[in-house]
Amino acid sequence: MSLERRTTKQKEAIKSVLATQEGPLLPDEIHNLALKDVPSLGIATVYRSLKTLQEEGLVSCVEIPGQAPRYERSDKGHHHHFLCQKCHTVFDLEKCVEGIKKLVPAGFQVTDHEITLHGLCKACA
Amino acid sequence: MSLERRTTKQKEAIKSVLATQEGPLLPDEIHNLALKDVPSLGIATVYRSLKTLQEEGLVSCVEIPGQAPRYERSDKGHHHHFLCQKCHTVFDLEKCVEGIKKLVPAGFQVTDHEITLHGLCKACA
DNA sequence: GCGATACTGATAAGTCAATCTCAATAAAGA
DNA sequence: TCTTTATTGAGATTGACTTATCAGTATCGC
Repeated sequence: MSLERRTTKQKEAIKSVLATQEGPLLPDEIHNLALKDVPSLGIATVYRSLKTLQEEGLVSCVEIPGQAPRYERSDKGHHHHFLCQKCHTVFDLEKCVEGIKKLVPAGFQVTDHEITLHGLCKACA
Repeated sequence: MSLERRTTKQKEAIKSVLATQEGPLLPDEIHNLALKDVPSLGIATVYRSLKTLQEEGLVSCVEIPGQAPRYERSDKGHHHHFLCQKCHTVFDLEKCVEGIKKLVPAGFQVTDHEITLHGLCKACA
């Protein structure tokens, strides 16, 4: 139970990584990148920080089917993702498509949707 | 290493469940439904059978973001899925949307895509 | 600077889906 | 029917990801 919330170089390093990167990252990737700022950073702190950052609404969880959860900053607005089958990097896609809600049968209520594309990124193609 | 392949009531029960059900099912759901036919059926056999049925091309794996893999028969053609947030049932959607490939930046190659809708199904709405 | 306490790091422990082990069972050809 | 061996069921085990533990550290108000 945190009654207050302190600023630490660990948490700042993690926020900095998420602010810099394009697409969503795995906890392990965040860990590796943040180690450049804080060499002593432990993986447990990454998980802890991601959890509090989510609670604060600064970070969102991105689930790619069949993959472990990734995390990205939550100020990017509605968008979808592309998973490169070769380098396994996840890219943000800017647009969305029309007519999503027309896919469901009558009587169904749609509150959200996710689109994941698979293929080869520019570098791997 | 199976050199031959035998017909068993367990495997038939599992195929029967998948033939009857609408949407994709969790291994545990398949297990529970198939228990009506074969009361002694073990969960390990469900996993084993699903694996061989996949190898035979009769069954496909469906990954809903953040959820364990589900399985459905693979003769249903291209379609997407709807997850009810209340009863956690997954429904098949018949149609697809246009313009999926236009979402990616230049140079990216799209080979596949998945769309998952979330909301309330007819019964829960 | 001081003190209270939130935070950290290392690692143990937990979670959960999926697989492995192995003795017992049951297909299917002879 | 007999024999071979693929298959099964129960439980133990794995493997990945995530959380809990706890003593040491560092933040921040006073």
